[in-house]
Amino acid sequence: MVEPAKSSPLSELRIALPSLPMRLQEVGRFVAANDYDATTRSMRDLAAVAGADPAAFTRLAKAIGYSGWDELRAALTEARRPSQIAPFSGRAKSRRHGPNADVALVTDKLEAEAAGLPRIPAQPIVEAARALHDAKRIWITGYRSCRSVAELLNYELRLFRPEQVQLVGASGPDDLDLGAFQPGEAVIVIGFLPYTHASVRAAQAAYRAGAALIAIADSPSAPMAEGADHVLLFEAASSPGFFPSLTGALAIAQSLAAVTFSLGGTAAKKRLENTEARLAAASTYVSEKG
Amino acid sequence: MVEPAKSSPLSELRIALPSLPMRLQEVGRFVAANDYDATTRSMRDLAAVAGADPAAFTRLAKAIGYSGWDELRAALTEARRPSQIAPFSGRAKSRRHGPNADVALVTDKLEAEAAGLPRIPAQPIVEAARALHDAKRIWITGYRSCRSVAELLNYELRLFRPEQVQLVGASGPDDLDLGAFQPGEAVIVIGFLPYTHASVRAAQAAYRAGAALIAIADSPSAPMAEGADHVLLFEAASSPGFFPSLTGALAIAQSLAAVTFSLGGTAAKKRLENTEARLAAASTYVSEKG
DNA sequence: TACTTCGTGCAACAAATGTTTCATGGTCGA
DNA sequence: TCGACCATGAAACATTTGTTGCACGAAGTA
Repeated sequence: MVEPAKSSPLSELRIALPSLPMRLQEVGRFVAANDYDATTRSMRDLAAVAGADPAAFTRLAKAIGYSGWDELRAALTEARRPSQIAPFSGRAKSRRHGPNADVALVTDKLEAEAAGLPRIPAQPIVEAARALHDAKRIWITGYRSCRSVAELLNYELRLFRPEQVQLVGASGPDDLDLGAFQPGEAVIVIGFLPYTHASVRAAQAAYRAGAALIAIADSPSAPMAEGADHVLLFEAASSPGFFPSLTGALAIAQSLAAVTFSLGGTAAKKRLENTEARLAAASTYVSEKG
Repeated sequence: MVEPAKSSPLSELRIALPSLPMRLQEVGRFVAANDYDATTRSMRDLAAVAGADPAAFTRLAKAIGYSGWDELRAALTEARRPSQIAPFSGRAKSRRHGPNADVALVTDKLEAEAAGLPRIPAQPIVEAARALHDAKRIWITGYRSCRSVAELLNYELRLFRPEQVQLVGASGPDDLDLGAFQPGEAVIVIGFLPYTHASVRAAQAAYRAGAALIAIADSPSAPMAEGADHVLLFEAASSPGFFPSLTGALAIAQSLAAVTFSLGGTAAKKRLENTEARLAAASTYVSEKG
């Protein structure tokens, strides 16, 4: 047998898991889920908690290439050793090349995005949520990469207001929806540089129809922010990388949904429970187990 | 003897340290300095490393008020248990009502999400990107709220690899796509608790087909992470609010796309330029001004 | 059906663990 | 100087640990 390129013992375990006998899969899952206890408590203890035979642990270890449980546990222990957590403090940002250039790219990206989130002003989000709460109907627009954010917002809002939320362009040409905007409704437009014509058209349609316009954008001077009742700003360019970041826009969308939900009070909660019950009944989800 | 108000076993140790016999002080200091090894390795091992007698550890434990070394180690183990992640230690979450309750909700949410991002491990993302780079074809799966992340990933990857990236279920029933998985291809599955059957099915299909499986999930024990070649973890539950947060998953997706792009080198860059040129020609974008 | 293989639980095994006892050597006070 | 006391290391102890051999039963094959 050939060693398949060492990495983390946990990933080795996961890789081998599906090809293992049933009982070994169970204990394997148990170990993966409780790896801290696996390193600290005894094999027999674990077996008792997992409801399995102690021997299964030894067999599991051997099945994935270790000489025994002791060796597997030693590997898990080393993998968990806190010394290698590498705090973000004094990380050298000098090297831009070499084997770890990509790792540095990712870390920088994540840090930059993390730094951008707290800079998002909360007050406008709350006000926009109030506007959504009052709206008879909610339209959501987003194109290109912003489409994903629009769809998430659509999904979350629909969980507790199914009949009143609609994604522009979901059920036909955009123009059909644009023509349906009415006073008393709210239109959310998401976009950043470079701005698409379609999103600007949607914003203008909302404005002309007298609907409440909520713009989620990277700049107050974005074309679809013109005439908007609420402008929610995020930093799209804050992160390095080849493409603007949507993390901020997504965070805004999620907060917007959360506040709107909390404004909905008991009624919204009931609706959400109904929706979840329906999904559970359709057995959409994998049942949880110990 | 009077118990001096329990706190952490380590602090108990430090307090009692000066009044202990010389050899016990040495051992005590060793334990305090290497508490991780103290919880994982055996008493005799520690004694060998510390250059002390095994019995000294038992005596130390009794000297601080424990019944024996086992009990001390158990206390240390519990004190180290990672489940108590709770990073926002003493943050007052008391005020949940009042006029600014919603603003506080948003601020907390954003802060929590910002804190979660730097905790995402970068190395696995880079490795996964390499797998994507090598893949002849890339499939992307995500259901319910994860659909939005899946679509963003699909969009960004398609910018520079248009013919080789496909969203599962985009052009017909899912099962059709699941059956098309092949060795040499890569399948990305995105999901978190509660897990959908559909995503688990996709993961299993990928495994069976011998395709490289990349799971973006909230837990290493997620069902679709079983057998995965790469598991990218984010914290879905870290943020307050009525729904798990997708910010982490989105950040991972963006980083994944960015690194894959950078691995693509000149060819990828050319492709991206072509795509952008085409979009510009179709006058998708609003022309920039001042 | 008969045979084989494989997964699984049980129980016995040797090794290792934490604990205790004992002998030694040192320190302090009378 | 003597004796009481305590710290300390080595060895013996009972217990617990991880392991392995064995038997039973299910699944697959000829």
